[in-house]
Amino acid sequence: MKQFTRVMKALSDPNRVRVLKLLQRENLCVCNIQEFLKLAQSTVSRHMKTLEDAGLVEHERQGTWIIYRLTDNQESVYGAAMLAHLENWLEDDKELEQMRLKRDQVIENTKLCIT
Amino acid sequence: MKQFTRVMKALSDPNRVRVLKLLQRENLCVCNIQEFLKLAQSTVSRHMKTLEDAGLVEHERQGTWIIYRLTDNQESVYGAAMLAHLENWLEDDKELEQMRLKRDQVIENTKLCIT
DNA sequence: TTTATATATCGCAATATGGCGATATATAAA
DNA sequence: TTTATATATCGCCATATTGCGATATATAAA
Repeated sequence: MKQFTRVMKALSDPNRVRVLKLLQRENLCVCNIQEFLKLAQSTVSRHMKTLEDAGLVEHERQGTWIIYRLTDNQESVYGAAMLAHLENWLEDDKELEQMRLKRDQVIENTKLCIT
Repeated sequence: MKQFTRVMKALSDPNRVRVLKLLQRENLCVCNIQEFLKLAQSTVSRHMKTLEDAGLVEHERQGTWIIYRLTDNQESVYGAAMLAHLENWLEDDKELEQMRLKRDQVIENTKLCIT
């Protein structure tokens, strides 16, 4: 039960869902996520911890960067199912489209940590 | 997005999940749900509103009782998917088992509003 | 070692959430 | 109409959440 509600709670915040939708396309460092979402760094860091505690993302250090990615081999059936759904869900969301435009701008300026 | 996060938030509380798991077996009035969950009536009523706003349950009046049931024809793809998952998920949960025992007792005493 | 950059953590403020009891409302029965 | 029962809503309190800036920590470069 706790494991299930933890995943649901992680998915109940729009900014965290935006992070997951971003990570569908590419693995990202905190600073880029911060830039796309226009949130304070500390706020993003906390959201990432919530997502990681729910088993939805995992991280890896690359120098000074912490690269986050969607968890591949889920230990949680709930997380796995929800990530699978999110591949299709919200694909035509207007808000997310805006965020992707921002992402494309950053990529043009080659300010992406991981290319 | 809002529709999605509303469903996720509704599912992020253990008591609300318990209600949904109960409703899998039979439609129930508020007073019985209150009895199974051991919560104040006002608390149950608010949880039911949250679930209904998320499109997960719907209600029907039968005399003085309000009978709640899982929504059949979901207008929301998210709600439909989650209710489908919940048919299988948490089936072996210990906490839920306790709640079902309580339910069985009530049924023995024929205190169930809807039989 | 010092400096710079990236990230995590802490403390605070505003708001949301979930519990309750009291009360309002609606229906059915007397 | 009065009474009883079921449910919804309101107000309150304790706690959780989410935002931020400030600060601690970790790595890389100078």
